[in-house]
Amino acid sequence: MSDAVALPRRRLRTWIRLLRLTRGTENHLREFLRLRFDTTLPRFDVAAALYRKGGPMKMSELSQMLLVSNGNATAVVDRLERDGLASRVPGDEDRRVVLVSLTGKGRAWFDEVAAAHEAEIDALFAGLDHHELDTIRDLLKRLEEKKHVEAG
Amino acid sequence: MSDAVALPRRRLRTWIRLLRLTRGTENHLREFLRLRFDTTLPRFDVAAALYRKGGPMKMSELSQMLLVSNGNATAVVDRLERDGLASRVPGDEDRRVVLVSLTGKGRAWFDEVAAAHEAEIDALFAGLDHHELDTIRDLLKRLEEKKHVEAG
DNA sequence: GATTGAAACTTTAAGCTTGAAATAGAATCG
DNA sequence: CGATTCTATTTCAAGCTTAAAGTTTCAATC
Repeated sequence: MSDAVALPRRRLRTWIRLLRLTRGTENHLREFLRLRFDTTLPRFDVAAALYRKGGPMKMSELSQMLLVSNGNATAVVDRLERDGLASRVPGDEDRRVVLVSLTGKGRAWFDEVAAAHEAEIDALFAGLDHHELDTIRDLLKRLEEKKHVEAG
Repeated sequence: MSDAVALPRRRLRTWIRLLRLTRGTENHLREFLRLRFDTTLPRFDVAAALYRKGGPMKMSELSQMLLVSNGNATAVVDRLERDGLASRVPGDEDRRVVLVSLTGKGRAWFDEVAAAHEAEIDALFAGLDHHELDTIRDLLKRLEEKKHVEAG
């Protein structure tokens, strides 16, 4: 009597709305990065991962972190390298490994773009206060745990 | 005293986690559609929009619904048409318009794929019950409203 | 009823992304 | 040790995606 719509259908609808929010936000950020900094979202994402890491990072680590294919990581790093923002060094112990880092120029560039990026996100998500952020964090954690259970 | 991390930074972190959840789910669904049905996510998304519409749909309406560029809609519909799943008809009143529909084959195909797709989503989001779905819906609504305020 | 401007769609070039094949180095094991 | 197998990365072909330019049609104004 109580539930007008069954759970599976509600989960599907929620996924679709989540996807729309994410796409809309990505579209906004893509245009923002293009107009203000003449760059792209994938390059920013790779730079962010390298910056956060703080030092040399394996290509495989990078693609796992960003949830993209290894071939994709290669292509984006190629472009960052061409622009002088990142550099590759062969691994010391294991010579199959390639270690990527941001160059000095890359770090300076990211400092500037990231500040503007964070301000933009802050404006886009201004509707969420501390309490609501807590709520989302808990929901996301639950989903992650669920996945681990399934995988394990 | 109370807030260890400032709001802007927390909003950024939340966005990053949301993005990871979405990417992970999309990756899962992409592989699912490829292995089980030998198809792709964009084709499924376009078919879903056409199916939901129930009748002929303008190309522009389609791209706005999916939040993709008009050129992108053209390309994906091209492929669906080539596979006999969708068909184009020039608009009657306004002949600039192109109206897209699913073919009979397209509808039958979508019926099959969509059922499996919904079951997959249901499993992925099994961690969310009715109450949590309510919570997410409220949060998403708040973000939508915020955007409208900004735009207006 | 011609011109001008706007709208709907397609085309194009460049970049993004994937999955699979290719390359090269490391590790196992017989 | 040598063959096989595994791992890290790149390369490749195909498809996806965008922004911008091009086409065709409509609307409005003169």
